[in-house]
Amino acid sequence: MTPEVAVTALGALAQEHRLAAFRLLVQAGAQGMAAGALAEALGIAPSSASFHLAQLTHAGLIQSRRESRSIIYAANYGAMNDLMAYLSENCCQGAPCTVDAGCAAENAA
Amino acid sequence: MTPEVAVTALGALAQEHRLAAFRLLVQAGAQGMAAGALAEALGIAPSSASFHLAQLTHAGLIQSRRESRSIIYAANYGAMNDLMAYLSENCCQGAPCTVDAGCAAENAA
DNA sequence: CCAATAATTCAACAATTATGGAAATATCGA
DNA sequence: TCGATATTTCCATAATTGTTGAATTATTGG
Repeated sequence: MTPEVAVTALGALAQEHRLAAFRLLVQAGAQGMAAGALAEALGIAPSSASFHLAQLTHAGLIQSRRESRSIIYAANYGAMNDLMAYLSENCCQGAPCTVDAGCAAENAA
Repeated sequence: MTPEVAVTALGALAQEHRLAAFRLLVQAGAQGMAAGALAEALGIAPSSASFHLAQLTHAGLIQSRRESRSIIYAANYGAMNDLMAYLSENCCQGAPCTVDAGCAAENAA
């Protein structure tokens, strides 16, 4: 992952509504959520939701599919995984930035 | 960590020069780097560097100390660790977002 | 105390981002 | 086909962010 891509992904998550949307989509799993349901859950206008979902999509963090009249969004776990790996490699160098406590213990051994 | 804090941290890293600065500081370790050295390494004006370093400081990702005429910045690994943990818990739920491949294998067992 | 060095703060401006209403597009059921 | 539903695109506007030069603050050595 290039720094440019990382910046785009970080920027996509660096906004109240987008972070909340992404969290909802992670919880929703592969089933995903419709744009309208997301807008309502976030308490924002449909056009605003569309704007934010486009940003997340552009960053590769989510995907969409049409299902009848709805457009269903779903989290792209792979992209998030890549971002986490990038941050771990480039921003935690030589530091105990292991996420899993159990792993940290194992790594220390 | 609250979503607000996470958004602030993500936003602090979501900018070309700030992400680069943070990476440099992670590499520099506890010794840190002077503001001027960072500005030169990033190729930006001292006032711009000051602006970005203030953002990173406000987000808690870096710390500063005065050393004679210089102000030395250093990465705050704990804050980064907290951010990684937040993302792992809230944005990777049920997905294989483990950062360490060795850990992932261990976790699967 | 004064000149030099290092950094920040301030001010002005450019650029980007966020917002919601209105119009346009796509799909469905009758 | 038509009306209803779901969403996006467009537009105007507000708010935030990023940039730099100039002025200000802090520190040191002589």
